[in-house]
Amino acid sequence: MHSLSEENYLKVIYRLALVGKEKISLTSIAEALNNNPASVVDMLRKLVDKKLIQYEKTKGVKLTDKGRKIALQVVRKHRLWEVFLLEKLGYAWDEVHDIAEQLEHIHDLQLADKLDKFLGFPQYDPHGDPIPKANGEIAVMYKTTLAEMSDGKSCQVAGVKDTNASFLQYLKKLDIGIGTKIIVIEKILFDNSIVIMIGKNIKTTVSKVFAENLLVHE
Amino acid sequence: MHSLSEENYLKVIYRLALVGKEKISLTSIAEALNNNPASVVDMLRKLVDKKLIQYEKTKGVKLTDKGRKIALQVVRKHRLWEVFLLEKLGYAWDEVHDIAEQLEHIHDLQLADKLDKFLGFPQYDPHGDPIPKANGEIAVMYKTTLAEMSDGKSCQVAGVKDTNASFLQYLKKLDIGIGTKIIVIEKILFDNSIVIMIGKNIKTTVSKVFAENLLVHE
DNA sequence: AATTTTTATTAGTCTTACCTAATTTTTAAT
DNA sequence: ATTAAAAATTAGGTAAGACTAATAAAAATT
Repeated sequence: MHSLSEENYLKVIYRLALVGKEKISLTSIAEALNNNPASVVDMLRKLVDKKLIQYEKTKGVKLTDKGRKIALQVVRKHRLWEVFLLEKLGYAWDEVHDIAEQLEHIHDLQLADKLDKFLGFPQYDPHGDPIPKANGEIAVMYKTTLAEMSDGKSCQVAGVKDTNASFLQYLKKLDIGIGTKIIVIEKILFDNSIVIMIGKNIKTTVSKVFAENLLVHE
Repeated sequence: MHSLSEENYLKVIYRLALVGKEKISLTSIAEALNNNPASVVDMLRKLVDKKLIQYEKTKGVKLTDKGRKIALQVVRKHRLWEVFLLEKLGYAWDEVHDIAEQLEHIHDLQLADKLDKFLGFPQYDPHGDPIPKANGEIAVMYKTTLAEMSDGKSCQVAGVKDTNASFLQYLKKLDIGIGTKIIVIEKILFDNSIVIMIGKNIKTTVSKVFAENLLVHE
């Protein structure tokens, strides 16, 4: 079994590996975790001993297969719990993350799979990030913003970028949630606002700012 | 905020206070937690400092109002999560406890209430124990075993005493779960077996041993 | 009342996961 | 190639929460 701290390190290393092309430095991990670099040295050594990462000063940090597997399971649980909190318990988009940070460390062999099934095998979490499957597969993310969609295209809401309360309230009012289908009807050149069809019969116009903060996938 | 350890101490003290009429000794806490008495001394001192318990060597340990409140919230979360795991995720009766031991320590102000609502405000957990309400009220438990019910009486399944797999499987087969209504039709004097009506139309006979392990309330 | 047994406490360690401050190593810039 | 800056490491420390072994205090037994 792995401690909460170990899991958090693996998760951060996984995330950093996704984002940047460059090597993952000890310092970047320290920053991401808000920890002192000296603390990170200790933990990296421990993770190397446990064969969860590879680490060479000049080459940076890399997850081993074993380490990646654990990281992915933690990420999987995090995102599944986020869906649960949002869809089943009625939390707001911006509230789910902190609770999921705790829930992701609950240990039980069957938990993730049972939760996944209960939620209907969701593909994306409320922030539009793909949920790793039980076997560790994770969808490549073709997530863009509504603003980047071209005329006539149809897409599904995958999440939000901004979690500002007024934005979220506005979404609620428009009855837009995860999975909601949106068709881009027309882009207005003048101010970049977009005419969209929400679901099957609600036609409305949204601003550029709005469109830039709504994550979608085709 | 209180640490996981603190919460576990408060929970154990709460539980010990319910069961025994005698004073709660440091030793009994040590036993319940499988900790060394020396460790318990340290923690009790800490809890006294935080005004969560009262402690005098000769009088034993008592929760303060503040301490009881926290203990009850932990117990509430534990039992709600047990219901969730059983009813929503499909865990077996004997699997839910260990996972709930972890889940009960998830901190969020709204969590218990939202979970409670989602589950339809259940009264009892899968072990037949009453679930404390948001305000800390907890039902007095009139939980008995089916064996103690008299002829003609109607009751509801509150939980199980034994969590033996074959017993649980048998329950499943009979379609008996939490809240299932059972009417005691007749008690057979010869071997103390009981003829019951499960739900509205399934009439069957169960053994004395069976009846002694099924917790019910009227 | 004296003694034994049980209960509680102290003193000193250990592990985990952090920290600061000082130093070394590596990389980048002149 | 030197030097300055950034990154990594070492050494030593802290807090939480557990431990063992030894001792003191209370309760129970004879």
